[in-house]
Amino acid sequence: MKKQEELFLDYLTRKRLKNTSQRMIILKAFLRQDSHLSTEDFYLQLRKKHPGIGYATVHRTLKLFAECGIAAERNFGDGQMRFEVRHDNEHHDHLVCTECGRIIEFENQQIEQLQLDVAQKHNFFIKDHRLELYGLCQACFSNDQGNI
Amino acid sequence: MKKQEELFLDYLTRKRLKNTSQRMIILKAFLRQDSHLSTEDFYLQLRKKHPGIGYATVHRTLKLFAECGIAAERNFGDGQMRFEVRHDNEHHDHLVCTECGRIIEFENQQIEQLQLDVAQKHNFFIKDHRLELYGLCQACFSNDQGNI
DNA sequence: TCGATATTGAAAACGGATTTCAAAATACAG
DNA sequence: CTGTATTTTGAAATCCGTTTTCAATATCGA
Repeated sequence: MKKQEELFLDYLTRKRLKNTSQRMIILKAFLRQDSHLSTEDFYLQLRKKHPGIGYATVHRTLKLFAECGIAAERNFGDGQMRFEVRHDNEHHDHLVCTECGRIIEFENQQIEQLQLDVAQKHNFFIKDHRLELYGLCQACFSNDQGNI
Repeated sequence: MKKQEELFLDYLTRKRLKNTSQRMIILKAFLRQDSHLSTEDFYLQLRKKHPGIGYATVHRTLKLFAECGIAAERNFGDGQMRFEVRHDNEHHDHLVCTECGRIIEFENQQIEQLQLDVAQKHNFFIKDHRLELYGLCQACFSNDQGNI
C-alpha cells in the first residue's frame, strides 16, 4: 500500500471517520493522476469510470486529503482551486503558461534560503509560501513569434 | 497633478471614455490610501464620504485603474481581490500575516534574478510572477508564544 | 443646444465553493 | 450477527464575491 493511502486511513481512524468505497475510489484516482487538476476537472475525469460519485463527495474528499497532508491546494489565480499530490518534505513552485495552461514544477533551494533571509529581516515567521512564474512555455512562445 | 492622475486621464481620452465625477472621486481616494484594500473594503471606506457611489462603479473603476497600469490586482488567496497603487517600474512581493492580515511589502533583487535563471533553464518566457510568504508577523508571533 | 455615446446605481446573474437534508452506509457494542 | 448511533452520500440549494444588465442620467463634441 502506498504511503499516502496509509496516511489517509490513519487519519480516518484518528478522526473517527468512516472508510467508504467512494473515498477509496477517489483516493486511488487522485494518487494515479499527477497533474494539477481543478476539482471540476478531476470530477469530470472520475465520472467517466464512476458515474455514481457526486461532485460534493469529490470536493469533500479532496478537502480531506488536504487536511491529512496528502494533497496540497493550489490557486493559480484563475478562480479554480487545484489539488496536487504532496510528496513528503519536497517543496516545489510552479511555472504557469498563460497561453496553454501547462504547469511546470521546479525547486530552487537558493530562492528558499533568500525567502528565509527576507522573513528574518522583517521579524516574520514563515509558515508557508507561494511562488509562481507566469508566462509562456517554449511551445507557446515559438507560436507567438511565428504569428507576427 | 500626480503622475497617476495624468496617466488615467490620458487613458480615458485614448479610449474615448468619459471623465466623470465618480471616477475622479474614486481615483483620488484610491491614490490617497496605500494599503491593500479589497474592493469591498475600499467601497465601504468610500461610502462614508460619498454614499451616492455604487459598488458596481467602484468595481468597474478599479478595473480601469488596473487596465491603465496605475493599479495592480492582488490575490492573497482569501477569496477577495485586492488593489494596490502601482509605482513605476518598482516591483515588490509580500509577506502576509495569516493571523492579523497585516501585509508587508519587500523587494529582493537576488530572488528576481534567480527566477529568471529558473525560467531560462526551462525555456520559459516570464511575463509576470507572484511571490507571497505566509506566516506570522512579529506581533502575532509574540502573542502566540505568550498563549502557550 | 442637440444627439450620439458612455456611465451610473440597483438589482440580477454568474460561477465556483460549500452546506443542507433525507436516505443510505458504516462502525461497533452487546 | 443484530440493533442502533453516527457518519456519509448525492442532489439540490445556498453562499459569496464578481460581473453584467438595464433603464435613467450624464458627458462630449459638433
